[in-house]
Amino acid sequence: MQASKRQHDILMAALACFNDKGIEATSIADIGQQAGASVGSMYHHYGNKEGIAIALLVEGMRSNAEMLKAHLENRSTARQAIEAAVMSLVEWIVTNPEWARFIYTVSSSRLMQQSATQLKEVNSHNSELLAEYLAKHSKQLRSVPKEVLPSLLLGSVHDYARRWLNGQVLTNPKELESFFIDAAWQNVKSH
Amino acid sequence: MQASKRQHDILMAALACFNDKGIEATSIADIGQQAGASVGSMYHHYGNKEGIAIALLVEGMRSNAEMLKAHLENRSTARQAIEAAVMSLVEWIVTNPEWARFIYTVSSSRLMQQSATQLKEVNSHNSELLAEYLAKHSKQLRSVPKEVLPSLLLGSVHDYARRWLNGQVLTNPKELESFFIDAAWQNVKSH
DNA sequence: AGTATTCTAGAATAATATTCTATTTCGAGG
DNA sequence: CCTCGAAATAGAATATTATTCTAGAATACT
Repeated sequence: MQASKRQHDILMAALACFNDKGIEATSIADIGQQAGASVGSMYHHYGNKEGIAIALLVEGMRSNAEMLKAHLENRSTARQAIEAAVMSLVEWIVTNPEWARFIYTVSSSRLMQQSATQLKEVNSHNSELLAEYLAKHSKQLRSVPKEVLPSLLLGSVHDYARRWLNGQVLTNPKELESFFIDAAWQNVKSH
Repeated sequence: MQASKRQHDILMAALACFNDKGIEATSIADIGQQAGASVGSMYHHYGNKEGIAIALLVEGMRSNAEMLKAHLENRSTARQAIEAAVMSLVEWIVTNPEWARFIYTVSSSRLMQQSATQLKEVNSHNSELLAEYLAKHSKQLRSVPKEVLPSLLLGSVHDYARRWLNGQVLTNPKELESFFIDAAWQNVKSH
């Protein structure tokens, strides 16, 4: 299922509108106008407004996961893997701020739970990627329940990123990267 | 401005609906039905659907801030203050899961930025509360930029809580509290 | 009580999501 | 090149839902 230009235009227009006015406040007509697409066309491709949001979410998470995978290549130590994970996330957020904001906005909402096997696949794939990687280095790492690991590693970054994307703080996350790496490492290394 | 029973009923009905079906998918009629209130009444009190959401957000954050303030009383050391902050947050989340879920869902969205002086007040008040408290113990603490501090302290908890509230993880945050306290302390103590 | 103000109800309206029908475009076989 | 079926598009018709409006009921104040 290769996305056509039209589909791509629709998604990008939706992303812009959602970020600009909020998901609820953007109408199908808004998106169509910005994308140069008709109502019929949008419904043909995505079923409804929620379908557009889901497609956007899936694409975004996929892009994010790809970047993580790339960053993890050739990292031999646990410390390196953790640096890579943090840096990859920060990098992705600062280069795709609109997408990041959208994902943060929507991933809490009902969308996640109900729908899209797609979504859950991408999602669990994404989080397992790092977990597997770290499992190899378990000796250098403190044992923590599997479920908290991602939060201890990346929770600070996510929290800061949300606030940054909302305009509550102004310093670019990239500048604070070393703090996040430090924190992640402190939280999982064996001591 | 003391909230009447009717107002309270409307907010609680809205909270239940929002959590159940998502904000966008719940109609004003849904809320009215569940609250036993008429359309006119809801609009009289809150102006529109967004107004209801904002009122809910303000209330929730206020409740959360109150709990934090209570927990911070009589804590003399920095370590104690941090324990209190984490425990207070966890406590609030597990006793108000619907409210927490709603706040997490909505606080990313456009609602936050645009509107409500109220909101910004409660919000900044809340985050300054802890910052001031910690400033007293600056010697025991590592110096970190003001803007990241909250993320280093509570980012893990927030991240985990979001996932828990979404059903992505099952272990009650309370059981993992010690991990969060550890992490928070590691991240801010001087070393 | 009398009057003003707040509150409530529900009908009327407006905005918007979704569906439907008709055309157009596109690709695979002949 | 032609034709046929499927996919894609447009825009009108419909349905749903937010919001506004009007009138009446409760409440508070003097």
